[in-house]
Amino acid sequence: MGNYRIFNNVQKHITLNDVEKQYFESLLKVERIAKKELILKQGQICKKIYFVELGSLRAFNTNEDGKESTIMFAFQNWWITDMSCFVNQKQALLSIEALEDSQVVGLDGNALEALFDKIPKFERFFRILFQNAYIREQQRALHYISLTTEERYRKFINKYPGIADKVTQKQIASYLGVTPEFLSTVKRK
Amino acid sequence: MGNYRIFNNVQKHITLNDVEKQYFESLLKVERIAKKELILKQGQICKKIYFVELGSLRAFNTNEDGKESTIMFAFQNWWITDMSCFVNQKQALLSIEALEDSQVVGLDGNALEALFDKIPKFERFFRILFQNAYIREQQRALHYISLTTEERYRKFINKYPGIADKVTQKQIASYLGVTPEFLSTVKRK
DNA sequence: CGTCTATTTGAATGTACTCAAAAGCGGTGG
DNA sequence: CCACCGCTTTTGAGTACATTCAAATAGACG
Repeated sequence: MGNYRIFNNVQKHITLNDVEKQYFESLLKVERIAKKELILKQGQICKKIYFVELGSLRAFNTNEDGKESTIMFAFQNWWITDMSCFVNQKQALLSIEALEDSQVVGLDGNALEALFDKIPKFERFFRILFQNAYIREQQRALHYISLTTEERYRKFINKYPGIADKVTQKQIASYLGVTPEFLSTVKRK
Repeated sequence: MGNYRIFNNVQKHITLNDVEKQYFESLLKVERIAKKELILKQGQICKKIYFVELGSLRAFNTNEDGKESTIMFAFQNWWITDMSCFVNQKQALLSIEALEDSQVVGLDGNALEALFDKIPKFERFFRILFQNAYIREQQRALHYISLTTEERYRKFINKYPGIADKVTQKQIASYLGVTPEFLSTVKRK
């Protein structure tokens, strides 16, 4: 049985016996992604949900003018996908790229359905996962509508210490919703 | 057995037999809320998650300067609470008020735990509920960072037709994250 | 070492806020 | 039923925040 980080992640909320672990593992597909490689392209159908075993990824939308908006970063032990696309099998609004050489494990829709069917505890796991994701996103919405750019920047750096080493200023700006030029002057204070 | 809308809502995603329905109903507490009354006050501990049987509510944060930021509206058949507070039993960041005379059914934390324990299917129900909530909030974040105020206003009106009759311009402005004055000039076009 | 991209800086412009005042609207009490 | 009150909405002038465009500098990478 492989020694995946995803096991520890899952077992933060539910307990699996060896048989269950084995079955779960049989559904996982490991994928290696080189830096700058896309694991999902905007416009495609998103087939999988990913868990980051190693490295870091970024999900972003590109509009008609080519402007990128970063929706989320995902580091080790994070889950990432274009959830809307994955759930509803619509065209992806997001692209997902590796910020460095990375390794993820992926679950496709059928695998996830089978998992829910065979080990209903996983409903609980994902219930808690989505519950937390919802809380985070709602918090984020509150920040957008109530804080200044400077305050948002501080909170962001604070919430993800060391992130400034992994991602560019430009990417942080595109997550905060401002231009890189303006973020630069904000940092100058 | 009462004829609550919440049954139909739950049965959109899972199926309940009569015994299960009865048990579920036994956990529900009906509450009537007068217009402008608060069902949760910022700073308190949030005890319940609510389903709107009748009427409409609004969840909002008030900052040190007294500025209100509307996090969500909830109409008939919507679920609402301060999820962060409900889950982590921390002080509420949000207040929840009735926009008109309303009727909700509430589930407290113990009831919900008991429900998950007795009828695990509810894990699935809430998994789907939170999954959709997460998708919506992430979409909303994308709108904040990539769209103009005018575009956000259009999408909002479009997504919730008739909402302009139920809530004030000021409340919509506080949801979009702009001042009522500015929203007024945007509408003038 | 040279190229490409990110970051900084600045000037000019546009977007959004503050403050103030007037007009509109709804609810309440006489 | 009307008159008044309080709050919302509109409008405008002045200011602050944020963008665009351009150019210079700094870093990353082959």
